[in-house]
Amino acid sequence: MTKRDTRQRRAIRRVFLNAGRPLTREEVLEYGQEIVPSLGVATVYRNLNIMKGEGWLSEVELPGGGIRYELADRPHHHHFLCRSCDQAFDVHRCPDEVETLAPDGFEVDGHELILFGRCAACT
Amino acid sequence: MTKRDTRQRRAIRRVFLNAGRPLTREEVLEYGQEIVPSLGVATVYRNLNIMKGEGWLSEVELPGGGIRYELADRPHHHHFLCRSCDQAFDVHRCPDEVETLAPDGFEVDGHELILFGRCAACT
DNA sequence: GCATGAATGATAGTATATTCTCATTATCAT
DNA sequence: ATGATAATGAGAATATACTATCATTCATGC
Repeated sequence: MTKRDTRQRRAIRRVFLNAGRPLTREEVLEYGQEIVPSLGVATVYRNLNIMKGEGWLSEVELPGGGIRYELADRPHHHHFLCRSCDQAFDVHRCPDEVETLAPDGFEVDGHELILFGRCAACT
Repeated sequence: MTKRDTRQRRAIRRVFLNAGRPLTREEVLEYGQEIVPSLGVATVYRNLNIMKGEGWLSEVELPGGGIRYELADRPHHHHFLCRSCDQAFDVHRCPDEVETLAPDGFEVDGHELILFGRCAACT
């Protein structure tokens, strides 16, 4: 036997599909427990690592805290970090000439843009 | 008596003035020990916190590791992170329309742009 | 429905980063 | 130069994040 489709695993997957934004491990635990109240930290850690290994989730590192996770299949996008509720959101528009901004002699192969402010709910 | 101008403190200040780029605590310790070999971690931690409190240094958080510190008086700029040597560099050019990219209802009051790639020395 | 063993969850254990302690050193006002 | 004491540095102590353990639960194939 290999991988089982447990209630906990389904709950964690559901949490990401519903959220549509990057989540901290704490948020995954909190929202997951709304579906499966007994959900424990170890299970969250285990499954986030498994899902990252499978390529279903990817890590996002934003200022002000630990790693967040998001669905890996999303097209190129950036993030908005709310200073009030500390939630991260996707920003789908992207300034395209950014990679020409580096000093001479620097080879750019990627970029990350983070906007800060107040989200729609906190305004 | 208040604040003393110690050899260690001068060394740490010198390190930042010479570097001209954001430094991790580890880098501060390493470069500081080239000036004052006996420099210890506790002193680095203490003085980084003091200098941040004085507003002389500010924190920068880039992906892939801990907090870095840089001189606080620098004008608006962004950062380049070398994937090879993991050093951070300043990028002084900035795409100016970025803050208009947020979704409707989101109030943007700041932004951070990080470029990834290989620095001039690692190319 | 039942047996198998993958997965869970409570908690112990581990790793690592940061701070604290305190004897010693060195700055600075005099 | 000297004394008062701020600052240092080695290592202990602490905090925190993450992983390992293991008895129990439950998803799956038959």
